[in-house]
Amino acid sequence: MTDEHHKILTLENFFPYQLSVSSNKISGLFADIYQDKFALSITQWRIMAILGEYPDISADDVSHKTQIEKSILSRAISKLLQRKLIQRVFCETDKRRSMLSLTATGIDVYNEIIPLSFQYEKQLLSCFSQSEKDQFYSSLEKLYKHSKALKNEA
Amino acid sequence: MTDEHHKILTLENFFPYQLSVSSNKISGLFADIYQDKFALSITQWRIMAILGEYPDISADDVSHKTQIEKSILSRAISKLLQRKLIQRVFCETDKRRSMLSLTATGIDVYNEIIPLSFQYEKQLLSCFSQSEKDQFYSSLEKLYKHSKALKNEA
DNA sequence: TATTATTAGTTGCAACAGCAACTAATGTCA
DNA sequence: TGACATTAGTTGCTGTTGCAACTAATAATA
Repeated sequence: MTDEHHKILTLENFFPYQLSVSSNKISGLFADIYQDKFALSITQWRIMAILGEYPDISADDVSHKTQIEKSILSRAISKLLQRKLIQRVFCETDKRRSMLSLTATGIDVYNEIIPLSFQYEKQLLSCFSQSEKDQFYSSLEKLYKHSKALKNEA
Repeated sequence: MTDEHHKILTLENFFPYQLSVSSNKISGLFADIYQDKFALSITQWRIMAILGEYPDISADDVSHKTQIEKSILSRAISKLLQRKLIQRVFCETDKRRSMLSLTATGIDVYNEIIPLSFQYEKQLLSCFSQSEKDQFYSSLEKLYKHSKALKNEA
């Protein structure tokens, strides 16, 4: 038996822990902003962001693009429909499918949130130099792909 | 009004989104491992990791060290007590306070999880070179401190 | 010492997450 | 065409999260 087995794990230095704590802190920051200013959850905001980017896509497409589980998506969409921030038109050719898009009100809200989101993102990243930022983005992407591969093989 | 206000937000390139998706994917990876092999949630495992590192600290100290909210902590501790993986001794001098520590069984489990955790961490980070890893760690720490500061001033 | 404040930990509650089972529509293929 | 499979979306259910209110113990202060 090697010393390896008697090592103590210093939680603060454990990479998945660090990443998760940092990410949760940042998510909380943005969640508060969206909640306080627009009464939107992060999930709801993500749906709106996707619909701003790709109008007239289906719930299923949103699910694929955002990795949001379909039941969660379904309930979030209901709320956005209730608040008339998005609208739904069922497909004529395929009645299961529906096309989602932002309403006029939804677009107004969207246009208000976008610059605010960019502003907070910028503020968040202001602790990085340009090269540090580029490096972080590229590492994060690499890490994501790698972890996805690990998940698939497990 | 500048063009800035009409920009579309590309969700995939939005930093907090990227970070959260990657982090959640990785958390899920580790959650599955701890769940499948030891029937422990990440929260429960974190508590055990902290108690392995700092024996005989109170629930409140665990809360400070791990950023786990105290009600969540309380419930996770109950379960660990039930399974006799940790033990609790109430302080004589201050009867509110208690000292938590791993039981013999808890230590056995701990000793089994530690090398496994290191192994999976290593595997996860194997997509990085040493310098890339160092850079990522340092950027992540910087980002965490910065976001903590932003959270406090908000 | 009596009153009030603070602290450690628990519990109530409402919202959310996510799996699995379901409905309804469409596709496939013998 | 008919049986079976697949797909889009919803809902049931069970467990988790996290705020707020609570209990009990201790500290602080008048």
